Amino acid sequence: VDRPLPAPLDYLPPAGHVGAIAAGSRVQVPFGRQQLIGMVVGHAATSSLAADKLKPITSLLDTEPLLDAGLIELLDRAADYYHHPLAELIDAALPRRLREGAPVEALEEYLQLTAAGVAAVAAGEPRRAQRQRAVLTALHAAGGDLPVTELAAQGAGWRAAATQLARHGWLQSHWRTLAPVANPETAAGSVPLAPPPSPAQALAIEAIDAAHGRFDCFVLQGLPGSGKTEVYLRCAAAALARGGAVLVLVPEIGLTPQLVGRFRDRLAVPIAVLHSGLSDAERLTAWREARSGRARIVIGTRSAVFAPVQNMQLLIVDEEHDSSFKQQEGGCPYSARDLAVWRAQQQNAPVVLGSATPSLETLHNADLEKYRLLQLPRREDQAPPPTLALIDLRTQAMRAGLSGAVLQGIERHLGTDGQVLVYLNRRGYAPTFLCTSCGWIAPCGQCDARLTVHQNAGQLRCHYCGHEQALPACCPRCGFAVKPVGQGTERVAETLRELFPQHPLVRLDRDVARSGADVDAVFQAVLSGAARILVGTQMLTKGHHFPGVTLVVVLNADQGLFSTDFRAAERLAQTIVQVAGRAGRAARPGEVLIQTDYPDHPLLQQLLAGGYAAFAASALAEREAASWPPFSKLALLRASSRAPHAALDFLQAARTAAGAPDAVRILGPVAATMARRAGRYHAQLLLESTGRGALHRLLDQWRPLLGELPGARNVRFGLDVDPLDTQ
DNA sequence: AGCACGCCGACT
DNA sequence: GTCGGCGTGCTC
Repeated sequence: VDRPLPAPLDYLPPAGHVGAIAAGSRVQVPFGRQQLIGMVVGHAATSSLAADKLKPITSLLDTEPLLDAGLIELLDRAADYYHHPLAELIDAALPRRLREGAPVEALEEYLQLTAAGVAAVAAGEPRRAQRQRAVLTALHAAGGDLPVTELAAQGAGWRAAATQLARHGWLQSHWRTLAPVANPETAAGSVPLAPPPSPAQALAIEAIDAAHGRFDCFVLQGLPGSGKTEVYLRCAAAALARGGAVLVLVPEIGLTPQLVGRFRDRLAVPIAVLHSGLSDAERLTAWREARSGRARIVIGTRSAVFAPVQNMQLLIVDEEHDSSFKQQEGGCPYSARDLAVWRAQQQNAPVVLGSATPSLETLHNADLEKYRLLQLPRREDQAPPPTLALIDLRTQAMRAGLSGAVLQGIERHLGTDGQVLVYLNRRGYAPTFLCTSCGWIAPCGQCDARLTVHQNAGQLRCHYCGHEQALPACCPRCGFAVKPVGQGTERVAETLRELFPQHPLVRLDRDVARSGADVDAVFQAVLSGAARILVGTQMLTKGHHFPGVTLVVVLNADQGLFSTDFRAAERLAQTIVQVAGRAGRAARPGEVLIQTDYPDHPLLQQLLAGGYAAFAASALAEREAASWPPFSKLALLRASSRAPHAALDFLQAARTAAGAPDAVRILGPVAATMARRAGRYHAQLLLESTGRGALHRLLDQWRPLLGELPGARNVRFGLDVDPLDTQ
């Protein structure tokens, strides 16, 4: 049942039921004094509960299971690995409507000719009503039975005609599932108007395709513009041609609308799209299309890894390094990328992990030859790699966060018909609002954060809890003048508009681009050349390649250089390579300027000298020396509380309960980096082990104790296995 | 998560 | 003597 219980409950079969109910079927069960919808996840010959405590299932909702045995097994394995209740994973796997009891297959209204109706047609009835006669004739021609969706072709008014006919007793309406598509193979695998693959693409396609029918994991590494999508499309076409279906996972649909577009344009099969922006009804429809086998390609975000794709023969994880495959608001924090590999294993299908900047975990697996690395160099007809240069901020005159060298570069590129992309990982106008007299800095009342100035909106906003307030005209403490300090995208855009008024500028961040359509409009403005300058946050680093962009500016590389988070360097390197990769075409390679106070920093030097590969090699060596993932396994117990110390106290008790385990180090508890967020105090306890086995043995016996600890009721806590963020 | 039970303080 | 606050425990 969908309740936060540690384990599934035992029920007896429904009264009078013969045989076992298939796992994956929904049932209605008594639960306390309520009736809930639950799911059968397995069968037991015995129960730890006394026989008189067992209640029978009230009723069975499905004649066929919703989730096949493979998916149940995947969910079970994930629940085990992440130490979360199975119910939470089923929750993630099923559209809400299904959890609430909606039928597995959509019911369609059919109109059916009655015997009297057949006689009426034979007698030439109705003589005068044209509309009624048309409906009756259409029904008769179709053998007396048609879904109303097809009657709608009779034009407006068919419903009124049908109502009249039903009143005569000539037809009746009934609801049932739509007849399956007669020939789902039609047009599968067509690849029209495709450029011939490059030799590297051809090798990759051949390798992936040769793995059909068995599990193999490929890492497809190639910069933006190297043609990863072309490899996906051709491998997908081959899988379709064999009658199979393809599951494609993407970080965020909103940021990659053109990927869906390319699949639609190139592969003439129904495609279902699953992402967080869908309504409950749309999500249910997409899920049904996958399950019925009607959709041959399913493209979706994180939870689509559980989509009930029929006869899946290929999995693709695009931008596999992206953290949105892991982050999780509520429920179980699972890695959709890692589960995709499990799912491929189970399906005996190849899986492709694509990225210009693969995660160190994935590269390590390639080093171990668990995964096979396929590299796509840039195609010869496309841009050579951009040249990277560091701008030493210590020697530069600055104007609103832009150095003289950068401004000159922008001017030079705009003057020669180039486009300029400016990346800054900070939205809003300025990150700080400061009193020029007493030094007061606008704080968030609910968080340990400063409020960000949003000049256009005339507001101060907290980027952690969402608090908003009007921009004060003077210091609330001393009454003196206040001013914004520092730069956000809004201010950088304003400055560049002032400096280059003749060159149209567009901005891309969460404040200006709320929907996928907004993002697309910005991309189109840049691609069409209407916009000459693009200023934005990491939304820029995802999605499109901009051949017209000749200069990329990274305004502040430094916050990733000295972070306490061991993954900060990896993220920074990925961001720089991804944003740099947006630029350039064959005739005019891109130039990348990175502003920094630390031009001698080894990370930046490595990136400059040897690119991402050099960075990754040395970062992996560092991780090994420090025994961080992928050379060790982590689990993080997070807790938060209203009272300042309750979370820390709880974690201390949790640490004590763990004792002194073998081969697992326990670090903490410590307050989180931004301890107070939205009025709650956050803290965490880190578990680290060189072996997966030792860590999971500890978690197995430790996790069930947590709920019983003193104070457990006053804190919210959650276990994160393989955390991305240890801050 | 719900929803009960149960034990204390504020009213008729 | 009763209403209702939320702390605690249970749901097969």
